[in-house]
Amino acid sequence: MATIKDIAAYCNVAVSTVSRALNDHPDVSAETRRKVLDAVHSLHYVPNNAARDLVLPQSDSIGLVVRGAENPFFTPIIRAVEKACEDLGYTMVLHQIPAGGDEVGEGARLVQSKRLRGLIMLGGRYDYTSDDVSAIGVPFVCCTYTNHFGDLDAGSFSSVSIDDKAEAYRAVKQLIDNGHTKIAILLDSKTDRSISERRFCGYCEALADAGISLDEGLACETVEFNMGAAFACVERFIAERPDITAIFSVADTMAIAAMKAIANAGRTIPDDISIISIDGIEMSLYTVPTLTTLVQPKALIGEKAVEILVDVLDNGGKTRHVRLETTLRPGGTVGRVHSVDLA
Amino acid sequence: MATIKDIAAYCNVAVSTVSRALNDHPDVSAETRRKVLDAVHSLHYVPNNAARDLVLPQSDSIGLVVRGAENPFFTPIIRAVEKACEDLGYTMVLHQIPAGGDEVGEGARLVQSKRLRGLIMLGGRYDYTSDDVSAIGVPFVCCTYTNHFGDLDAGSFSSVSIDDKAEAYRAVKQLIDNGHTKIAILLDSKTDRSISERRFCGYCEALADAGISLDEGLACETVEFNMGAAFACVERFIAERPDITAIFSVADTMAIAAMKAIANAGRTIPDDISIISIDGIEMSLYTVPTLTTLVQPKALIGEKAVEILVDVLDNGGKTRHVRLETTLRPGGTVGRVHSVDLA
DNA sequence: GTGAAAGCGCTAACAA
DNA sequence: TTGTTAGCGCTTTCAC
Repeated sequence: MATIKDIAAYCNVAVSTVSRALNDHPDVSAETRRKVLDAVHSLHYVPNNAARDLVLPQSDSIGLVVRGAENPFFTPIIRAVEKACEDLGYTMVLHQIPAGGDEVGEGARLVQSKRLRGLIMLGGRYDYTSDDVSAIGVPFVCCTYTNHFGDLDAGSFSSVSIDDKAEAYRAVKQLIDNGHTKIAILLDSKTDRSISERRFCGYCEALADAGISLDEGLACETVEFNMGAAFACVERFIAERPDITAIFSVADTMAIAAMKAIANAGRTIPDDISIISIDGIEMSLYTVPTLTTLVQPKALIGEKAVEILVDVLDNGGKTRHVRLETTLRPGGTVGRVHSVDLA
Repeated sequence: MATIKDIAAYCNVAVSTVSRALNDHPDVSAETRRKVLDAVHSLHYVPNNAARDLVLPQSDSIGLVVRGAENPFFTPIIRAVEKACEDLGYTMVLHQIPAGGDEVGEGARLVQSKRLRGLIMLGGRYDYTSDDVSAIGVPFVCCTYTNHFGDLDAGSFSSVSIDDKAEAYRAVKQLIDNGHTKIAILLDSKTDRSISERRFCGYCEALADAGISLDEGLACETVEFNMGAAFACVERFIAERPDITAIFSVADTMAIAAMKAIANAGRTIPDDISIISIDGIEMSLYTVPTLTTLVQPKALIGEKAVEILVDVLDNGGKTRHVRLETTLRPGGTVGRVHSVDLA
């Protein structure tokens, strides 16, 4: 395995010259640089990261902990983060953990063992305490979530996400504007101190503003945040509550599972039941009918997270909390409510 | 940040003693070991991986290069690989590259820069030459594909995959058994020297065995292996070839896009057009109707890949080529052909 | 059972 | 512009 020593010998220069040539230092003659680069090529030299990390005061690695990586919503964000890291000269270290996992603990471990300079967490909890995050020890960004239910000082971390409550409000408003009043909400749990609770809040407010009184029985709680649970819940739910005319789902994956349950029950979308959700995953373009959803700017979310982190790291920039907006993508799953009985 | 030097000083022992204690060497007194472990705790010492990797002849890392990571088919395999690595005392280093990327080149680079002991490639090409892979330099496993179109010596690498041709045959046979004769195939390219070409082969053989003559115009080639391309192709295709009664898709993702195109065209599944594919991604359970597909044992594929690699690495085991079988999951997308004209 | 010392590959002073 | 050299933190001979 070739090292810079081999390159140096091959070119009859010193290792430091090779190092400089390789790291784009200005004080290297064009000819020397060319010689070195040639040697790199013909000797199949690849830098040893371990050695570089060892000597450098700090690594150039950023950790990305993904909680619940089976959610296809995260895939484009992960790719955007990897690309943004690369563009800014950083290396992304990815770690996937289960949906209910301890992203903070795992993140802290990762930071230490891999000497990470910063951490991005995707899909985490909304209720960190200062104690929780004290172990992390490097700047971090909460990606797709905030600390609404926690007690973190805003200056101690960054976040990039949509405004959960406002966007949920907007989604439900779409249904209301189409005449719906019996609107169910499909979520993990109304009181998960996290994404679902936050969006439930927007749901409630939209109903209240429209003068529709809240019916607690209209919350279809899946407990687990996955398609299987959503399917089973909705299947049961629509049998129990045949009066609903619309569903707001907090995620596309769950909405798609719901659509299946609705179809199985012999009901039609959107004629019998309308459905709207938030996310805009690729698959939601291919449901029949196309899912009406509030599309999150996934690539932008990933890019922003890296941008903020790198700014904090490289320029001592201030932590920031960025709220991005979704784009309503009209599909075919929301229709006007049918007047059931005009007697 | 504490180093073993700090620990050594704190305990009044040499760094070598600390190293031994930390690495469970036998020749350390129980008392010294305890002292060291205590110091580790109170000084919050965490080993520096870079330094360890640098000095050790080999790391305990296995690389996983995923080509086309946006395909949800890979997600469960990636998770299985990560888990299997962890269980066997290895660390997985993941690297995602675009669908058309150079997995061998990237893999080789990864091996060197991260000092990987072995490599698993997911979703690669089927036509490696010995020259291509010579740069890798460590044992590797082709995961979900083989070297059918290449010239690699079977003993020089391992592979875990399904039998593409046989499974494609089986899928098409399902359609034939239901009376279909005008069967289209949805694929990347008939001659991609890779997965599509291999499955196209099984398609042809199934038709031939059933006495159905091959109609080259029945191949719907998407060029790109993604949902958008599949949708556009099928949309065009079914307008041009209204005579087809069934489609065999080489992947679930493309099948789902096809279903959308068919629905848009006002045709019904399976009454007008039947569809079957290979993969069994989670989403295929939630299409309407449920996609009939040959489910690949995704977790097993990932586990096997790691198992073989670690056996080669740790026990000098022989390279192996494992062919796993799919499971037919009957859905609602395959029906008996309708007699169009019995005149 | 323990210590001293060499060296893994690399970068960054410091010299020239 | 280039070379010499010290060390980053760790493991591992080789002595004792």
